[in-house]
Amino acid sequence: MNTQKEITIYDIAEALDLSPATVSRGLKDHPAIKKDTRKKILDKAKELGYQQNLFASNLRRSRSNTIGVIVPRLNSYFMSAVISGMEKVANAAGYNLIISQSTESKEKELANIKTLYNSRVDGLLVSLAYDSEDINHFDLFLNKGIPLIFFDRVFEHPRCTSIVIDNYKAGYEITSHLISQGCKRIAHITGSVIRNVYADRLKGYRHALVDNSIPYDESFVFPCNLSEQAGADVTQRLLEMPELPDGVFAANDTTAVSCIRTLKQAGIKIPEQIAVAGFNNDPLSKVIEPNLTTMNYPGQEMGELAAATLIRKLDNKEGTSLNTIVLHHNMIVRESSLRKKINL
Amino acid sequence: MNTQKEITIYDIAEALDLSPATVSRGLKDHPAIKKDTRKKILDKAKELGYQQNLFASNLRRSRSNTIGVIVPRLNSYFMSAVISGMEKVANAAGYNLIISQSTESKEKELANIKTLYNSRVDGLLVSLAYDSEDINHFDLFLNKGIPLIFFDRVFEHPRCTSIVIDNYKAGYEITSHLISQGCKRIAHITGSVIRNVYADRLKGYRHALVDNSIPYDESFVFPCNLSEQAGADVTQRLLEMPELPDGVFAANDTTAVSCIRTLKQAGIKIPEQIAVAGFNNDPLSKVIEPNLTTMNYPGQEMGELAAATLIRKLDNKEGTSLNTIVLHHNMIVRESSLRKKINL
DNA sequence: CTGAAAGCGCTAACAC
DNA sequence: GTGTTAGCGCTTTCAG
Repeated sequence: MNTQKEITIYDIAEALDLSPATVSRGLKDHPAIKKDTRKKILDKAKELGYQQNLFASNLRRSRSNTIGVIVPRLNSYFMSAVISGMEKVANAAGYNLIISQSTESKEKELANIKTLYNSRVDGLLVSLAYDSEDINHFDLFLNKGIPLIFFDRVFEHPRCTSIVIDNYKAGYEITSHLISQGCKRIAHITGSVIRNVYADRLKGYRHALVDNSIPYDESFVFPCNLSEQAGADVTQRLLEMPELPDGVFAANDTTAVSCIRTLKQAGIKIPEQIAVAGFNNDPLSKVIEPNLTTMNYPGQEMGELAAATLIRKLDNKEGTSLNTIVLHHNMIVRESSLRKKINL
Repeated sequence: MNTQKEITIYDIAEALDLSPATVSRGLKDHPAIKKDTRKKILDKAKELGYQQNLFASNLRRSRSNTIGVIVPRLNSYFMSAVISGMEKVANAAGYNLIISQSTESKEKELANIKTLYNSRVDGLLVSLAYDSEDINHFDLFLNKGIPLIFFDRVFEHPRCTSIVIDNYKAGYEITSHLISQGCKRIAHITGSVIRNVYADRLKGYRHALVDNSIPYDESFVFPCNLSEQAGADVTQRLLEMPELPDGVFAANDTTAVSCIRTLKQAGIKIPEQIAVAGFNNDPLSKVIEPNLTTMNYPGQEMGELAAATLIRKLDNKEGTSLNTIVLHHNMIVRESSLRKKINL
């Protein structure tokens, strides 16, 4: 099948009676090439249907123009927005993206790291798996000084930039909001507190309680895997509590929505009996009834920024200066938590 | 930064007093290598921290072990499920995925094609952009005999395999269902009828009407870009019709959900006044009230199958035999279309 | 079963 | 401004 012969810079050189070196330079806007020569080269290249062989180029330059991405899971709205943002920026800058999923497991994460290392990616964009307590498995990259940028689920490391929102503040705000709506017994559905995102939201929740003279009670905190099913299960446990909570702050919208549905089935009035707030501003949040109060969280932007930051590093446009970039967030108050009816 | 020296097969060869050729063979289970020698090679490789240089290998073999993926948009639930499936299969088979988005534009699609061609992907997995009426822009690949597989939004071509569901049948079924619920004036919200998926669903809709002695009326068909906004806009036009329709079949869940919300705001009872059905089984469909009748459509499976089919072709495990693979689909009837209350 | 050697296509000193 | 040349690291005939 592979019939048509590959055109190389040698073919162009020969056709134009030039050296391959000149052709190579002409093809990439090298300053020391006559305008006129370059035009000839470009024209001939197009005429012959020349396509650069990136392997040869990469081999020679030991650089791949490829960025590796490792995410826990691909199939969430948030993550696809992130990837979409990355792709946009990377593509515009002439980089390719190689994407892999850790499926929330540290082992798979390590396997992904190895594959991406073999692919000689120029840099790595990572959101950590559920159970990665440290980042020793990234040593392969760190030891070689290959830039590593964490986003969302990050890990503090002197050599890595992190891109996050202020999860502490966001957790604090959303809990304070529930309190302002009269909630006093607020349950918190969370993920693995190994992960910064959940640990910080939990801390925000806790401090908001304390600052409002509500004692923090660990039995109101429900760690789970944040799936739809887990949301339903946790809610079932809430319903079995001797005294019902009057508010729920869930660390993502999936569980918040699942919680609302379960509560409704049990005949609980929302927000009157239990006010509910989520996190992520997933499209689901506008569809569930009552509409879900949630934290808006710019996925696309986070992806764009992560890619742009990495590319800037790769192009050496900056040193190892910045270490943490914090994106803005904003609470979206909707009916699920609004007891004191103001205007919507 | 890039300090640590790269270990190559030469280093291993030297350390073991072997030739690079033998090391190369040992590393990839070549049959003509003594078990014992291979073990020594593998051990030494591990000891030295050897990592294959894929560029050199790819350059030499003119093969990349990389699959290119072009999708209209990354940020939908369906598409991320597809990608997730592809990644799983590709990764297991030792392939990488390079993913790019056409953002529904033929021009960007062409740019993606060129990039992926330069990256020397071994094959291509494509779901076509909104406005690609032909696939001449894929000639680069077709002429070279590089396998090209379409999924979901496909184009009939003798050299390409397509992976689809039976959109005609699905459209027929869902329309018939609406009719069985007593609908007689059914509007259809659709996308660009250039695309097989929408054209086929439309044809199914049409034939279902005719087969039930309901005349097909073009003014009941509303092409749009299937966004949330478009769903609301179309619904507004429905509401302005001199006589309201009594059923809506939307070609995706996003518009169906948006339609329901708009109708509810206008005080229309669903399904009593207007029954609504969507397409995709998006997570939204279970959350909207009333729950949305929709067509289940296996994204993850489609992705897995597309990748598996391509890889089988690449490994030459089969000729150019199969041309179209049709995946099963199944209608999920929920309250949004259920007038004759049976059991749910 | 192993080795020698050529070359995949490109880039970047270094020359002129 | 342009040319010469030496590899980047690997695979694969061909020989033995």
